[in-house]
Amino acid sequence: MDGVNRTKSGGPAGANLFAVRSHNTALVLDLLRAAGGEGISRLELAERTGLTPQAVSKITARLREAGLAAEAGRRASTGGKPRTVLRLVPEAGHAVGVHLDRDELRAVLVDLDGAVVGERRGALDLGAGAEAVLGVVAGAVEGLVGEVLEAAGPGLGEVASLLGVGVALPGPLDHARGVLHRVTRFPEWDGFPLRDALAERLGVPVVVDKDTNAAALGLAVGGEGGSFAYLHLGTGLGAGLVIGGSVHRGVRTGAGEFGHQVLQLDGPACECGDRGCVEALCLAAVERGETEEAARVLGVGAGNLVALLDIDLVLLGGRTITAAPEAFVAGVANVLDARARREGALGTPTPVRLAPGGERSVAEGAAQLLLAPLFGRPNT
Amino acid sequence: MDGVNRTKSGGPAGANLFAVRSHNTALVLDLLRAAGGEGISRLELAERTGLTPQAVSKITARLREAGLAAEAGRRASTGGKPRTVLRLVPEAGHAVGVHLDRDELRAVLVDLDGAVVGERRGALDLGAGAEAVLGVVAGAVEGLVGEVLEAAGPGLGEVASLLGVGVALPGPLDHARGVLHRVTRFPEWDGFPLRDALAERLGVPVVVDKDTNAAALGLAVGGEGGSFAYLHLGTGLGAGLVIGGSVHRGVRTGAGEFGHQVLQLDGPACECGDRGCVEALCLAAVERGETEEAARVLGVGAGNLVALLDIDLVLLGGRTITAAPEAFVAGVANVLDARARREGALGTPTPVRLAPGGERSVAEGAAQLLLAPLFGRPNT
DNA sequence: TGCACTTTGGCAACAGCGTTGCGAAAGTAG
DNA sequence: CTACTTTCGCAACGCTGTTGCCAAAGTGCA
Repeated sequence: MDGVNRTKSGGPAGANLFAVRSHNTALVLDLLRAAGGEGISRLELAERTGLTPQAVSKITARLREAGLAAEAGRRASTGGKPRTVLRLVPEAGHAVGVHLDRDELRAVLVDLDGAVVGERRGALDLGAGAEAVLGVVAGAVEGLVGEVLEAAGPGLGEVASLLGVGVALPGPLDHARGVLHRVTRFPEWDGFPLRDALAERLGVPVVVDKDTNAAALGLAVGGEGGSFAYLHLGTGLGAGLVIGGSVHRGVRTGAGEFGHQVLQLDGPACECGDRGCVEALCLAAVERGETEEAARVLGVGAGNLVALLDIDLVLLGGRTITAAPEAFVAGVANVLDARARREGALGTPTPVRLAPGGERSVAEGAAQLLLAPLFGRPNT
Repeated sequence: MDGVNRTKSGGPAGANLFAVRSHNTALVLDLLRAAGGEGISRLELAERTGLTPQAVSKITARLREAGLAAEAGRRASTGGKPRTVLRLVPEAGHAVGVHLDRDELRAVLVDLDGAVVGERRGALDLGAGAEAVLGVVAGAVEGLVGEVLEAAGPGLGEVASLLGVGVALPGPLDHARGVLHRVTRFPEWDGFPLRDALAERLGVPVVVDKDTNAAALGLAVGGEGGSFAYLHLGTGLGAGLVIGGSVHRGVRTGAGEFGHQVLQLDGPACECGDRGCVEALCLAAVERGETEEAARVLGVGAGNLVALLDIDLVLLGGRTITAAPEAFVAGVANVLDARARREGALGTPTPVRLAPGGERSVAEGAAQLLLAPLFGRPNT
């Protein structure tokens, strides 16, 4: 029920037949994507969606006609006609994901399956100003798309299968309008309309989001459970929240400000101006070489979050984590287990795991900003 | 898109025409309810839903035939035929809301508009055991319904307009299964299937929920914004979270455990077994008579929550708050304002207000557990 | 008073969604 | 080879919101 019949006030929208078709098509596409290379049969799709087999047949027929799905062999018979297996056609759609960090740019080209089919890396100076950075980003994207999809020159709008470009970067920003607010330590970016500027330059849709949100989206699409928190501990500490399968951004895209959660009333000063923030406490412990204490502090912060939202899973990532993954996972799990024990009957401890995926995961998640809406996970 | 085509696995469900009708009908009903006594015209409904005027006409015709809506005068003409005003027929449906507290029972009978049309209060001893309490609750409900709706004897299933009974009580519980987990200080309730036991006894649907969630639902239906937190400070400290118009309960109905958020690492012991919980700090300050400090502590906890979820509004309630409302509102607002100032450009401070509604608000919210689904706000 | 115009809202025909009834296709089992 | 099972598409159908059209009910001006 999304993407149609938008009301003027942005309120809840009425549903019509077009909405039904969009909804069900996205549902089927998402199941096809989740099935991956193995594929999935029509009857299985019917069971998982609650639709009748005939409805699934009609929907998949449309998808095949559009080139988004194809038959891929058949399963073993169970005493009758064997089921025909359907799979997504990955090369029917592509998206670019760009990860802008303080000193580095990474761009990936992914197909509908989310598989990376091209990558570029380069140095970057966020302090060089908007125009310069814009040029570097546009160049990287055009180069990447031209190389892999054999697009001729500029004007990426010509490349039919290219859905758009997702850009992920640190710091607060307005996801809905695509405007940067305050890139850490670079005040000259304040208020820059990155989305519109880049979209005009490239001629394709652009979506921007916080790096932690992009990473969380990538994990959600990648199959992680319904509600989880991704905690990223690198040069700073942030979080991406996924509630019920979709990224929670809040009204002003400010959600996920995990690092400046106060954990020690009137504690040591943090660079944000407050005192006793979990980021300050945690990073100070890391600096002192006390990994165990850092993990414990992170665990207490995570415990507060888990108790408040009752989420299913905590995933840890970021450079500082990957430097001592076992210690952090164990330390955080300890705190959560203790909390669960105290709660008695309710006490199934929330599992803690290392976030899968390597250094490219933010860029891949950024690409999902364009792909995910196809599969019924709108960006709102 | 709710209430139909449930999949076996509980996964996302496909949409059919029945789902479309349910969705749109609920949307229209909700707008009629929100319009209150003033009513709303068909064309306004069409604008707000994004549906065509003709679709709204058909939907409202069905509602009028079912007795849920009626015409109520007309607006002034703007140069043509004047608009006919429609309104909800409040007496077409009723629900009972029961608030069980440690030592008191309060039951209200409300109509579709949420207006209280009957009330009962009585002493209660939660420690008297399940059977005894069940009898008191059942008696109160039957008495209340019999008195106001003139139902003859037991068997409330006969009362056509009675949608069911909502029960709100403190302590952790499983909302989905209607089972209590651990009512504070009364271990004998552990695992008691309150919902099913009461539903069988009364012969009408029963829904149970935490008291803070019921209060938050009441506020959400009562017109408070899209995403807010209701913080309740009484004998304990808890929260009800509303995200995007619906109550967030989490998978195990554990969300809203605000009180045992750790705010002071290795701080004073809390009765929960942890150290430095905001509840312990806040209540200790209250006990010392330091209202200002209690408000500041509460504000820091609220600040953590606001930053994490980027919500629109914080509402305060509960006996301790109402004892010094201005001090608490101002104290919490101070902390949130300071945080907003530090964030610079993003800095629109999250408003803090006293939760409207009096001592009956939990009971009224409990009744909304039955009414809200009619208006497209399913209980997850 | 009468006529033109605007606006509301119902009737009827329609397009398109998933559903149902049914039969062809494609296997297994004996 | 026959009987049976299972998959899956065609055709008819019911129901949704949509569109085209017109009656109803006002205002405004001559």
